[in-house]
Amino acid sequence: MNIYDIAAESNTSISTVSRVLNNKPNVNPVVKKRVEEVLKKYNYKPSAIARGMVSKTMKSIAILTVDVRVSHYARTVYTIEQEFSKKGFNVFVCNIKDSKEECSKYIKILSEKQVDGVVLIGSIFSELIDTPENLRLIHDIPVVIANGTLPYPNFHSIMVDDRGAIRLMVEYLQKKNYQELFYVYDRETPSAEEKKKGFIEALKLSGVKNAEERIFKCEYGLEGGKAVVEQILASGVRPDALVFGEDITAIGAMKEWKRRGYRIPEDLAITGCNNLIETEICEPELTTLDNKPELQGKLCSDLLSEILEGKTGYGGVTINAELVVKKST
Amino acid sequence: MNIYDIAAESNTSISTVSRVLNNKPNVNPVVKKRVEEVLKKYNYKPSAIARGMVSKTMKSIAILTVDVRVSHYARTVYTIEQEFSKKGFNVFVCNIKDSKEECSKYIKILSEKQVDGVVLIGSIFSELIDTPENLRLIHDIPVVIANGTLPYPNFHSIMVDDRGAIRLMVEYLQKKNYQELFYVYDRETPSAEEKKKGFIEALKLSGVKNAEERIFKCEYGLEGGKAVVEQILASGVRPDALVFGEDITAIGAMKEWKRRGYRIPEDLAITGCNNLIETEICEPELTTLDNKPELQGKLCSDLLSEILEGKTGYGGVTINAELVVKKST
DNA sequence: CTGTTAGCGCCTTCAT
DNA sequence: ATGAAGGCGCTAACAG
Repeated sequence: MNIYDIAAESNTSISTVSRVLNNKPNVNPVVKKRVEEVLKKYNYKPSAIARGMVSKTMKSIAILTVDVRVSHYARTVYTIEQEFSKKGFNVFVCNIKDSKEECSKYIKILSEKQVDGVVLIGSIFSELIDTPENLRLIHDIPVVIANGTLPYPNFHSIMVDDRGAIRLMVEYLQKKNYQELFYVYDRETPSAEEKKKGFIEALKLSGVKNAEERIFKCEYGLEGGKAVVEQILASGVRPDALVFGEDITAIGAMKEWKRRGYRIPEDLAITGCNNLIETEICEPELTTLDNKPELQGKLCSDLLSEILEGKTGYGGVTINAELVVKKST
Repeated sequence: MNIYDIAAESNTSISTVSRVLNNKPNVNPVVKKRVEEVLKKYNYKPSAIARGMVSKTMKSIAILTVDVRVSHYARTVYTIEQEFSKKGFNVFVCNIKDSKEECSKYIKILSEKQVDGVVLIGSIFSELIDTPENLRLIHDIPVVIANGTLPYPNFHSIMVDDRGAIRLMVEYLQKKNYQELFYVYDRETPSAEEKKKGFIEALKLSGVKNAEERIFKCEYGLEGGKAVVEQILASGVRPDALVFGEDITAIGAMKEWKRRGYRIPEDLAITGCNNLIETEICEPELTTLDNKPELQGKLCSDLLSEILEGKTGYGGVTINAELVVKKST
């Protein structure tokens, strides 16, 4: 059932049908009504593909994320999807998993599908997507990166001040009189790198000399956090506060310290980052940083929307994380 | 840059260009090479929309879920997306949030975009989607429901035996000699209803008479779980085991019981459902049921794929949850 | 092996 | 207010 069939059945032309379909003016009310009845009778539904052929858009965008199962990515994805849904867009969600090949595969197919825009969630994408081939394929599609930057005309960013966030945390701990601060990171993303820098900066600012040495690396996750405890103890240092780059890893470590008889925060303070629900479940509840994934999503949506609407002069926004003090410090 | 431009530039016809584009036989290697060079030179990229116009498919599917931020939905979504990505499909993710209007809005636009298939994640969808209008719009699109059924020819199901899951839990608790079992539910979805039935059935089977009265209702979430404790105590009953329909709610309740001085599991056993990571973080770790969201996703993908490939005779599969005993029982 | 032609379903001038 | 005709970019059938 296409527009021709409807036109025939209504004794009119496809132009007129098209007009009533799109609520355009200059159509006789009587004819309009007749057409609408036929439309209903045959349960006509316009083909978005055919429309897309003419309009050059399917009203869809794509979100590329590392893994939507990660809570804060899911929260950002959710917000963006809801925002664009309001505007009549649908959202492709793509899980890239750190792989450059996957990323290129998706970019190719999405560019052929002519998505109206792309949102990259996760600082890692500033590395994953930066190949000549990818850039050529999407040079005419606006891209918004959440927490990353790339110097191409169609790329725009919403930044999160990860460095400042950790600095905030360090300053808070120092104010509470913790002296022996150490940092534990797991991932190697640009964002994680920024956090590490923030830690070092903050220590240096307060006169600590060997800041770069006060850093441990472990695997991501509960198990990674548990494992790093042994590593810390073996190294001989005696921290009174551990700053983690991720909540989950911090929680893993906390469990292990407790298992070994340490009291948190009396013997050792621990802090995380992301303000996951898990930080309210562990005991003691984890002091953490809220980097506002929903706000990230909202700002990414707004930015991309403005670009799509042809607006100009949107400036870079930076999100500042918020310190959330709970019971582990 | 379209296929005509490429043909002109390569001194051949669009048919030949189309042939090399699609790796079809019967094209002179010399010509093929020439065309490929032009393709590369102009960085040609075929229009999936135009192709879709002919083939009637954009190679995309849609997942409708209540809220992708909910961990087990995210896990199912992830699996489906990865499976379909392998086959060259892209996946629209739609957050419906319990709203019939939202659901209809999405169904309309997705049907116009001619998605190849739809996956409904969450038992609530057997209610949300069941309107004449929706059914008319997608009567020609295969639908797979995760954990729900609907008696329409294009609807297919992957079921989870929620009832059996809770029965399993009750039997386990009884075997451990818990006597005073009570059930706490929060949601009112068909799935939650099944769980409740499972609880009642199991109790009746073991000779408990007033099974239907051993049930409490609360709000979803940590706070809901905390709040129900007061309610239980006020009611005068004295449970020695509480079976919850959701992990998060169980964890909230556990925190509150502990706050009031109860020891878990010595004074009271508590169990959840979903095997979230949170069940490993709370203390004591929560005994729960694993209803295998990834497996759900895989089976939904397989089923939908088979339908799309025109296979027939796929039978209904049912997933049995697995008891995961931890420390709270 | 190659090229011509006719759609796919819709929107959009441009006449009338 | 209405209709005819062209075009969006591609595939497929058919003829050479």
